[in-house]
Amino acid sequence: MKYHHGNLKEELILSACRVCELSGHDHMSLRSIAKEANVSQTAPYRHFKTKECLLAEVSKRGFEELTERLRLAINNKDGVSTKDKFLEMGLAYLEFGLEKRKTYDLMHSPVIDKVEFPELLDSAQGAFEELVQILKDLYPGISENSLGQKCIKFWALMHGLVGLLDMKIDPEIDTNAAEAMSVVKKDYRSFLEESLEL
Amino acid sequence: MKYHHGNLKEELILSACRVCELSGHDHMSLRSIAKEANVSQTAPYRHFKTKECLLAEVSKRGFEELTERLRLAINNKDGVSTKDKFLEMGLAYLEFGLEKRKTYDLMHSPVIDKVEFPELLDSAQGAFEELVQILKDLYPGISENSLGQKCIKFWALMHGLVGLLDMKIDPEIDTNAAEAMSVVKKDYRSFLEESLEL
DNA sequence: TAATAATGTTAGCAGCGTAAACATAGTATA
DNA sequence: TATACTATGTTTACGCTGCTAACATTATTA
Repeated sequence: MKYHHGNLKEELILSACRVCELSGHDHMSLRSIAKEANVSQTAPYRHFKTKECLLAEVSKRGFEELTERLRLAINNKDGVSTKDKFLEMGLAYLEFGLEKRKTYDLMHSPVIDKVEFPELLDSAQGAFEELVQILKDLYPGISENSLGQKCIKFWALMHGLVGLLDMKIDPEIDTNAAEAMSVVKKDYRSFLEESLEL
Repeated sequence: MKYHHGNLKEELILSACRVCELSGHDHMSLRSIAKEANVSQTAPYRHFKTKECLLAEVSKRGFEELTERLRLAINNKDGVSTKDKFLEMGLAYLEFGLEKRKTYDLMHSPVIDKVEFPELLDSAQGAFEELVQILKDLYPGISENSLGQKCIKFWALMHGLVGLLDMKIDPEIDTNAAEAMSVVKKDYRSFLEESLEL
């Protein structure tokens, strides 16, 4: 076994991403991740000042994947209307949030103080810019004010939906909520279409 | 100092609520709470099987306060239109989420597995019922399907907004997001009115 | 080739959640 | 009223955690 690993930083990040999505960021210890990489417990400290720094990296990768997914939903879609592309973007957001639920949680968790991680803010902004762009296409000549309102409305609705859709509601306990949920789940698309007033 | 405290359980809960809102649930240790109550580190275990149980209690109180606030926003408001009462309820939700940000975070955090705490689900349902009721008043004779959709839309939008409004966005870094935010912050009410299609 | 920087290890600290064994106080029953 | 029982407290201890300091090895550069 060689003393120097060669690619430890990247391996730690990937391992952290895996553990995060598997068990959630609150069940993730630096020590166990180090062990997984066959490296001493304190080796990660050569690459990350604190645990929070590693978590920030995981979060950043999350935002990067989200941005990528949003982009994929609208790029190279000749012949598809702007409205439909926008809807696809909404679906892509929901899919990411539900498929990578625990990572999504970390990305929106207060355990990482985003102000301390500018690159994290950058990648979060990347996702937001995708939204701004498609909305500009959808409403050419829209005022900055209206654009802002539409952005927030979309983003808030998507973010709220991820939280709600993932809730395991017991129909025995809460009939109203459970029914409401199943209505939405049955057809995200028409729900989005109506809610976003398209 | 007497051996038996007399009201330890309640005091621990109140102390936990305080610490949670002050420092966030991830900076909250059973030991420090016990110390604050002038009691040994393991005394809480006579009243809570695990730390999660105490957190669940804090979360429950949060939902109870939220329900109370939603109720207060619409009760005893003779002469106020149903639409306006609904708007007031939206504002009350936002205010709670922003004023009790860290408690709100705990209430929606995955650290508490709600399935394991039925009373917690009950109190969360209580808040939801307030919404269902006012929407029924606002749209008499509405179908269950439409009611469900409107509930989800409102709830998701509010929940998403709390998250977004609390973000500290640096205008230097993200002009678009910062502008969008300030538009909404300037007048929640008109934003809600438009977004909820009232 | 020698100095220096980068990246690994070992040992150890204080704080954490939690369990076990024990102590004391309040309550119910004989 | 004496005694058993239960509720609620304390002490001690275990293994895990994030993190620091001191040291070892390898890679880089002057």
